Amino acid sequence: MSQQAKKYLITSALPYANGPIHFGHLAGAYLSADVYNRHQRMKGNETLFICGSDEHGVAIMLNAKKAGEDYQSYVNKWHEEHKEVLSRYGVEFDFFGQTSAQYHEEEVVQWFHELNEKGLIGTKDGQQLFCNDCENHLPDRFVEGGCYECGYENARGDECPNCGELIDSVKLKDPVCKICGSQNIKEVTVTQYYLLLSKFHGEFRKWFEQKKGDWRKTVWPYVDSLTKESLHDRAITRDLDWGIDVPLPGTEGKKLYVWFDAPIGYVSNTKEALKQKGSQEDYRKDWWQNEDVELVNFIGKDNIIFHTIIFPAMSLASGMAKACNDVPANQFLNLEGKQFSKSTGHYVDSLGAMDEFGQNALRYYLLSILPESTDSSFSWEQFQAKVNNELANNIGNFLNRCLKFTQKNWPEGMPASYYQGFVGSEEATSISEDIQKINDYLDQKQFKKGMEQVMSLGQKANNYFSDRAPWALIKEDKDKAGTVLAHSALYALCLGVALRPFLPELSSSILGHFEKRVTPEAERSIYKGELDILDELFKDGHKLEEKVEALVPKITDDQIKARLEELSNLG
RNA sequence: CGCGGGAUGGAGCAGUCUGGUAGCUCGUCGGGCUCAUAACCCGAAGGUCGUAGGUUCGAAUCCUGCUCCCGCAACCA
Repeated sequence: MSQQAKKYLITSALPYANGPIHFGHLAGAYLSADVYNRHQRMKGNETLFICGSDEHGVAIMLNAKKAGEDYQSYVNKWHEEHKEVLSRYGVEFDFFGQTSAQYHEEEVVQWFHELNEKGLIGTKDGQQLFCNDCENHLPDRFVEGGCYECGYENARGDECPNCGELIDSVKLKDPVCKICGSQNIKEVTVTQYYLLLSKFHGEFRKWFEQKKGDWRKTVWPYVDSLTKESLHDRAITRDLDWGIDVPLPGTEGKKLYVWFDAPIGYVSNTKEALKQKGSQEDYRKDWWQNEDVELVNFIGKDNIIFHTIIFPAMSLASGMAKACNDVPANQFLNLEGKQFSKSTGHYVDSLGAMDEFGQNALRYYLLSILPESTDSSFSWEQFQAKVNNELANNIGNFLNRCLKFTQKNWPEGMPASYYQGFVGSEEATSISEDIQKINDYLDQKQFKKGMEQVMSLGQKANNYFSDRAPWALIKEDKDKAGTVLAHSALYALCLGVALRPFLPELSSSILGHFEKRVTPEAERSIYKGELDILDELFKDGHKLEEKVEALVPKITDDQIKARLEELSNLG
């Protein structure tokens, strides 16, 4: 009990309510956050794990229209699906909210006023294209036209794919509206509100420079190079009819830009989470403004700017929240070497995969290929190999061989004496050291290494069993063989506890064999590597449950073949 | 010359900050065992670290040029 319980506020990137969550998203921002959250809880720390749907923005408006649905039903539909996918992958949020909710708007409006009062919001005029036919203001990405540099005909509004020129969309030749295809487009002068980050540069750097060496190398140098000289003011309003109204008089038709309101969703969802729990805590004073809280935002590499520059600056400048402690951004996960793409069919339905393979297999493989420092790739063949050889053969089979051997030879249960002598043994010491290593890796947010360390625990368990050869020993000395089996069972128990944050289902299955014996308190001790408690737990021996089933079913060649064919047919 | 990250045995990755003859998992090959989900244990083969130079007694690790991939690039999210 050397360490005092600490508070952790953990967030995962808000999934955009405009499409399915695939393996890339899961590996990018959700699974590692979930492991981290479970880890901190096991250590006895207090955590809040917050997420929710991000439901504003032009892309959602367009797709809702395309689907013939009103905006709210459209985002609600995706919200429900995201909730289901994440829950079935075992990502256990304290709260999963929506940015279209009233409680969110109230929070965002407060932030806007606060920033405005501090002089960090101002207006600027700019030129923008407007489509007379569909009556939309056209952001750069929603216009195409001729490149004024190279003459290429299908230049995008932000960049010419032919010559690479960064395009100023109002200068495009013969612009076409990408929303309705019309060429009836005019240029209009629009006034937008800006977040005057340039005023905040000094303060920002003072905060940011402390993070050097602490943040991942894919994050800090990038942000450093972007913010060394200055911060850019950002437009935070748009002329749209979906979003949060700009809370100032004379701004009819203007909404807050989705990226202004989205990160505040972490805060508003915390507020709602505490309210629904009936907590006495104040979401600001006890969490978001509490410097003793460790705030960690899990995201993918495409979101770095918003989480490391804009939102921290908004938080610090307004005083509404503390800035993040860490942003462990992951790289991208591809599928068989190519990016996931729903439209081309190079894609795997997350729920369908879960139906077929289950949480243990999918979480295990996805965690073992987390793109922590470089892009990585989901491969069906490797999925099969890793799950069968590492999960099923190494861990699953270890449990199986212990259980079956025990049941066959000690159907009445094992006496307490068999369990003694484990605490303090060479094996127990080694397990304890491994558990410490796993803890260290997780504290450092090195999830892949943590997972590998757990696996090596499984291999050591098999080594222990093979070296003692209880199947031979039992012919000469049944008590000695029994001791080996009892100690193997304790090995399994420790393994089950160590797996807890990674594979909660498998962990529960393993610990289920020791039901009632392993209290939550006992589990927490073991999780810290304090194994002395095992003597107490087994002081009156133990009898196994009747039924022993394979914990981890194998994945067949046919299943993999079908999956690969599905990809090559569509892709 | 926009910015950042990546390129390591058949596959997937670690090692690069703090330079000293390359490590892990899977796969492959050989042997052992038989309690177990044809599982488990032991051993072996296989790479000179994208490419061209430079610094150094010595570089995957530091520096420079180049190639390819990914992300970002200030009104997509």
